[in-house]
Amino acid sequence: MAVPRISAELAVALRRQLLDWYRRNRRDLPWRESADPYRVWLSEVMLQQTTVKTATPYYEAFLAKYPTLEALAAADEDEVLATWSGLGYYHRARNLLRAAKLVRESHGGTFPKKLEEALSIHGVGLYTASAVLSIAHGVPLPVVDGNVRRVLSRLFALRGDPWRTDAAFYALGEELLDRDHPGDWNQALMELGAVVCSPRKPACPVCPLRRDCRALAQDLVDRIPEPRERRAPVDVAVAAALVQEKGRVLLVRRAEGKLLGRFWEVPQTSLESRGLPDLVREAEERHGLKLAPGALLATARHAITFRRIRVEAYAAKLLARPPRDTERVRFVAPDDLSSLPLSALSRKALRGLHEAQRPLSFS
DNA sequence: CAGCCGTGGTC
DNA sequence: TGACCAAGGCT
Repeated sequence: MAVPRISAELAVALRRQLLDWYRRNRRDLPWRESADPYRVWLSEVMLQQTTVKTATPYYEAFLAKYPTLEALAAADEDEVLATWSGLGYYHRARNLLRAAKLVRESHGGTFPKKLEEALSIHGVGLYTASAVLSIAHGVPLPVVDGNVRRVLSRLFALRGDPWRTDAAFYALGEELLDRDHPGDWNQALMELGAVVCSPRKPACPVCPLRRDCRALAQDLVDRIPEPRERRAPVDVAVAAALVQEKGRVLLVRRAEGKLLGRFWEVPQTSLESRGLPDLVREAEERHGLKLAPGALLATARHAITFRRIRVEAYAAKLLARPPRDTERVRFVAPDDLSSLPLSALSRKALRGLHEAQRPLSFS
């Protein structure tokens, strides 16, 4: 791979142009109000594979509940997961809690300032470590995320296999990094990718780097970066049972596992099921519930990684008392749903209880 | 290292 | 409307 040759003059010009642009156009995002390492860290974890728009209200709520690392370190995992519910990638929340405890015990309560130590923290990889260290501590480390890959690959018209690896981009990022303002530089690069050099229909006419952009000069902007291979989506049918008792609804707890481990959910078939035909048997096998499904109350669409799920929510009755294990089976009042780790799929299914009288379909 | 993890915004 | 995608990390 030929790392593009970047003259010192070009590097200086790029830094000045982008930083000037950033200082005039940066969005007022809540995690930019403070350089508190804990807040920066939280924001970086929340923003992993998550848009600013989606993450923002969760960041506010999480910070209100756990304003300091000490507060988080003392928290209960289910509570943390409940606060994270709906945001997805829940290993992030688990790792964050574990990491907070570790930092409190072994790092004096502050996110470590050495890259090697930062990388030893659960859920902190090269991107997150470099982002926190550069933004909160001014450590001169470049970051490479989806935005940076897109911006740099367009700026230097980078195509082909070598540029499928992050290592190549980190090497390039090292050359370009503004070592006097690494935090601003890194955020500027990402901000540009988010609001100007976007995946589709980038705003090249207003881009501060347009004069030096090779993809623009070669009319390659819409072909760079090359789209990456994706796993083919799989269609899945899930049937869910809505069982009510005195205004409360029956929930069950999922087993340990990578997917929504130990999350609460409406009794529902597995992602390997055929839907309704498997509902009674699976509810019995997985939860010891004797269900009698009734009317279809609602349908919903949901997606989990590569699975496209069609959810059918049925009113259901219990033919026998459920197991008396409140750690696995509970009736929950509507007001208490927000205090539990509950998947978005179940939240969608539960909407069927309130919207059943009207159109049966929503997404 | 390729596969996996969740979800909602976007056009 | 559904396909694409998002400030990745872990195994």
